[in-house]
Amino acid sequence: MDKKDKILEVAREVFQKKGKSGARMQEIADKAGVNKALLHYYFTNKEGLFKEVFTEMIRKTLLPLKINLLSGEDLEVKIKKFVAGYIDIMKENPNMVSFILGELRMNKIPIDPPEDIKESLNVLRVQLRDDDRFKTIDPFQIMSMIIGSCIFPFIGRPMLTRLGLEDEQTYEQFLEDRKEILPDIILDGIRNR
Amino acid sequence: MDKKDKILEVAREVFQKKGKSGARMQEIADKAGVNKALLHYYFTNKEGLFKEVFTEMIRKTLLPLKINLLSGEDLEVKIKKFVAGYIDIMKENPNMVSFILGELRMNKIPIDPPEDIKESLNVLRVQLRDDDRFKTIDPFQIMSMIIGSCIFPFIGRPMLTRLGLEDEQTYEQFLEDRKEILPDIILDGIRNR
DNA sequence: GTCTATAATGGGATAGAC
DNA sequence: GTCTATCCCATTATAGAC
Repeated sequence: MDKKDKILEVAREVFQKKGKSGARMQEIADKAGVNKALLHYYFTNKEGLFKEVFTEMIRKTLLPLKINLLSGEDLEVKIKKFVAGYIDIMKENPNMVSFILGELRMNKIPIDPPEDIKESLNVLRVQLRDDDRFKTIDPFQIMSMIIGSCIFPFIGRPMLTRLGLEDEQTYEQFLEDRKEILPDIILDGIRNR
Repeated sequence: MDKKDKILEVAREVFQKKGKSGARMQEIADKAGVNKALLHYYFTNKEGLFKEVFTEMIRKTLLPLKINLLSGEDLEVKIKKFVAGYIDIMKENPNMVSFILGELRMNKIPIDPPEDIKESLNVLRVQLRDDDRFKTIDPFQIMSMIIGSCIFPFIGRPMLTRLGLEDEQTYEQFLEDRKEILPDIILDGIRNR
């Protein structure tokens, strides 16, 4: 593999684990099997390396939000697909969300206003209003519920572990179950009766 | 105010905003209006100061989980109270949860096994099983849903802001609404029909 | 207890050879 | 492009006066 890519790969991992200020250029260099100076050659400085990694991650986290939510698909199908898809994405990178949200809290990082996500919230609003199988509810509330519930098993894993979801096996099963249970509860929760 | 307490108060704030490795002893000293050396006098080193702040926060965040959830109160009442109470706690310290979860991810911090929270999960399990108004569902799934949904407006605030919940007023209203909407959806979601 | 002054070092950055 | 060697500043930590 290209050394530049190797550096990026390792940087992703180290930044995620230690945070921007906790990460060490030396550690990244070592784990990538290159010299520290090479990081500066490619990315100028720590800030540059961080930005590269970070924006890439934002893309990875927000993209699925867009593609799924922009569709005009039936609400039930949409939510089911979204939950399953989002959980799968995070399984690949369990620390990503915690990392992103943490850095957004610590540094004022400007990210481009996600116009299409705004749009998808509108689609959702209309769907909730017009589909009389469901109650008319603020889409922000629903979104926060869905996303919050999807990410908690990852950002709160240390907690869950201590509370009993200890072995990998059980945890994995928990996530798979969640893909079904979560949409079921939420959909039943907003259904008119 | 006692200088030691003042240091702790400021440290809490700075650690929360910048994270453990991003925080600067100098900044804490300045904002507390004392000399840097005094921090070492009281807390030996940065690690010591951090630990003091951190464990205090864990106590603050987990305590309400205990008192609310340990009660054998009716499920509906319990969940309503919990949501309202938890949101209120976090309003006082909006960055606390993000901070705690972030540090737990970055450093392997040993926190004492929360036996009583485990116990409360068991109470919940029994309640769900025996109360035939509700479906029998894994309490981990429900807990993760409730907590995830409660904390998302805080840890994900940068996102929500960009998506439209911009001014303080709207955000505040969103939180107040949430105290009602969240329990309603969740309870309806797990109700037998 | 609280400060001033200073030591010690970690860690980001760069010059320059190859 | 990649490395060695070195610089230098920011930051933690301590010695010692008051």
